[in-house]
Amino acid sequence: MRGSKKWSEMDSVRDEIFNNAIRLFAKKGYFSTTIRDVVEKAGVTQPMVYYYFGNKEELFITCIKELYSDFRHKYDEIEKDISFKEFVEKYTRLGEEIFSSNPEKLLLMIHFLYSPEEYPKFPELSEIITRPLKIIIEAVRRAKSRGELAKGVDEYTVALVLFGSMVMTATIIYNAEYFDLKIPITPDKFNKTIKKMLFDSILRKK
Amino acid sequence: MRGSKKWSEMDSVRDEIFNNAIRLFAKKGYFSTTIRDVVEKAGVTQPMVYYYFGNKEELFITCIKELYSDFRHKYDEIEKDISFKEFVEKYTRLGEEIFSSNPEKLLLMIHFLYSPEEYPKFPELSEIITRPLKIIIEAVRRAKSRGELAKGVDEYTVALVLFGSMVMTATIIYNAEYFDLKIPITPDKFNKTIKKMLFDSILRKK
Amino acid sequence: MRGSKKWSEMDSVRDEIFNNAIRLFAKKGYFSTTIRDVVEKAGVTQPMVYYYFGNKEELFITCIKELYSDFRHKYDEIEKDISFKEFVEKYTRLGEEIFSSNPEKLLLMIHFLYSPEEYPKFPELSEIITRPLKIIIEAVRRAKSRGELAKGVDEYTVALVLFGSMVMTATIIYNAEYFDLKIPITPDKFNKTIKKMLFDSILRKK
Amino acid sequence: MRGSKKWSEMDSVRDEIFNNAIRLFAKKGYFSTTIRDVVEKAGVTQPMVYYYFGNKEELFITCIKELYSDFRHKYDEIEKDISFKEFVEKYTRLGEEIFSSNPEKLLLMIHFLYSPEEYPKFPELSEIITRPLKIIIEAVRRAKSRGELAKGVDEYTVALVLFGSMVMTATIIYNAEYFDLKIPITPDKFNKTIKKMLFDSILRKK
DNA sequence: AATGAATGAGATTTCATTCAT
DNA sequence: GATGAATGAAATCTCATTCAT
Repeated sequence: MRGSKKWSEMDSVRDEIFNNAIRLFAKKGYFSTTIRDVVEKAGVTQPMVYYYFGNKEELFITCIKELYSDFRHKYDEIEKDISFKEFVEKYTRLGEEIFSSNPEKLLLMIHFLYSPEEYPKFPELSEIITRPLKIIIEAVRRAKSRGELAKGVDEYTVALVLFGSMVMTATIIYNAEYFDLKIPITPDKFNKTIKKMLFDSILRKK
Repeated sequence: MRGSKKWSEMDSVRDEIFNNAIRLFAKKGYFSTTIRDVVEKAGVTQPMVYYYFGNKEELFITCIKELYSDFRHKYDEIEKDISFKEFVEKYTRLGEEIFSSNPEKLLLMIHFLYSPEEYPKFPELSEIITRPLKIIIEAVRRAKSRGELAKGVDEYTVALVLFGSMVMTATIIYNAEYFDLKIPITPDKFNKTIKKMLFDSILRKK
Repeated sequence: MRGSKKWSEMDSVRDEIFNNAIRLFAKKGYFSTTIRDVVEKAGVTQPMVYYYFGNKEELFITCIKELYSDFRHKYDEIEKDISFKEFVEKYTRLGEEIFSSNPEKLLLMIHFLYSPEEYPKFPELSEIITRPLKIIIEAVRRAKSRGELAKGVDEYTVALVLFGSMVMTATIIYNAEYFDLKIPITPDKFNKTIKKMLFDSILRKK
Repeated sequence: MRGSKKWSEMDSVRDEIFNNAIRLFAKKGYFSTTIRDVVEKAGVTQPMVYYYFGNKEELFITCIKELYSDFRHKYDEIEKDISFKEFVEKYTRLGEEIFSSNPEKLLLMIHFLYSPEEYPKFPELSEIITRPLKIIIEAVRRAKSRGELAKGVDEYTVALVLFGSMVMTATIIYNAEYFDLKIPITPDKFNKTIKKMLFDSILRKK
């Protein structure tokens, strides 16, 4: 066995590159992250990036794609036949889970969403970015057809409110120390309030 | 006439640089925007950037600061003694105005907010970035103290919901074609719905 | 005035790059000539190549094109209404002139001709390479129609014989020391003999 | 059958490397041919090149030497006591044979001859490259001493004419499509004419 | 005999920045 | 104010080569 780490501690070279790339891309963006940054953090040599990923652009795309398929899988597991209340419950809990276990993963997706032109283009981009929004939109639609919602509720706005406020909250928490912010918010607290706000405003009063 | 420019043409070099820099920083981020990009779009020569702005970092900082003072001025004009309903009314209308007249200005601030580490740091940064949020937080606080809000409403979450959903909506609209999105949302429509949602959920029922 | 050279000795940076590039491309080929080779010989810095020529490929293409237009001009000056004898006279003298004044120029064209796939492709390639051959072919044709040639003479073969043997001779002389060759041939001697051979074999006996 | 290859498959790895190396060196030159190019075409792995040939330079040298011994053998079979007419007959037919059966072999030698500095140097180089020329020179000399030639014929020029025009013709035919040339020449046609030209011009009239 | 993984050195290219005029 | 020319430093990427198995 090479090196001094135990097997269980030893990430493969590819994984080491992959994970550090995500972290750096999430923090500094695609362009200001250099291959040298990545390999230094990963403790590997430069050509390894090219060996495993082809080039910088493909490294980035691979990161996004793998994260995406991971996310997608989790979001797709939310059942379709649950009530809107339950949906929001699960949706927000899922976001909270992903964020606390690995904020970088979430932040990279967000970063990408907010500055698409900074990044390499690839065909599946649109699908990846709009997926979480579409999931909410569909859930609102189903709720509507089941008569759960108040009249005149626009599914797109609801989606933007839920998604946008989650994303903003994650960002603010993630960058809290950077901004020297003293906003006493936690994912947990946020989730409680957003749920209350949503339910109060859009569910049909019985 | 020789040797003398009209007023409207004066400082055109500086302005060209400034405006195109904002546009490019907003679209591609700080790092992937090169001085060459800027001067090409602006139709001036490279040393002019250094003559007027010192260097790339200062160019960026100057852009942010000037935008900020512009924004600040407008947001500061919102009166303190109005009802929360009126505040939201004015706040959202202001956002809509800025976005439609010059989306890049707004987008640059947003972009910066989401990836602070990608950009140069400077002392006033934190203040600038968190200002719009703080304005909402204070408005909620005042509303609370005036007894306008339902019990248990958390001012931070409300701020994040309002701000986050505005930001997300602006981003989605701005990047609509890029994402090939068919979400039929307009700032106007969004504003109507977010206001209704907010008021239904957080204002005290009389 | 910068540096210590007198004006008349001072080649511009662009010329310095250009001339040394030709020399090196001619000697070592496109691929094994590095930009560093060029700039070291030229006594300039690397970015200057990109400033004046864009990139390595364009540097090469520019070299070929400029040489070509130079050659073309000279070859086009050969009159059309002269006898075949005179044509060969002028054609060979021209080759001799170019070769002795600047063998690299000729050799680069030859090098290119012999290994087209090693080089960047560009549209005018075909025209450039085949031009000198076509000039001979046309001259043979004109001679034929004027009844100067013996029956059954194939213009393509004549062109290949004249052109091929000139090219080979130039190459052998240019690489003489490299190959440690003791072939006592000079352009002058070669020209005399090739002319005699051609005239003896293809001109119509009176 | 397991573990045992048929004879025809034995050494296939070495052969694959060897043959594809020749093809690529002939087409793209030494420098722009990469080991990866070779192993990809050959369908083997990189270390195999080092196992069988040591390194790139030795791979190239081995290619040249093996080709050379092949050529040498064939050219050495041309008898010394035949007439010059017969010599040219056999010499040109041999060139035609080699070219049609495996043009790359011929082209690699030619390519090398034209740009020696692009290739690795090795002791036997000079001998190898100048061999075919020397064979003609000697033949002309023998013809002279047998009184077959007209007066004043220079053996070097004759060698250069025969060799140079053969080489040029082979090159033009090989690269015809690349150059988009419409020169209707074939090895066969060329051989007929070059022989006629040579004999008409340098053989002693009886 | 064969391979996947790894590497040091070096190639091309770009970028922010400055100098001389 | 303005410019063409120039530069040092660094980024991306490739290549021949080797190691461990």
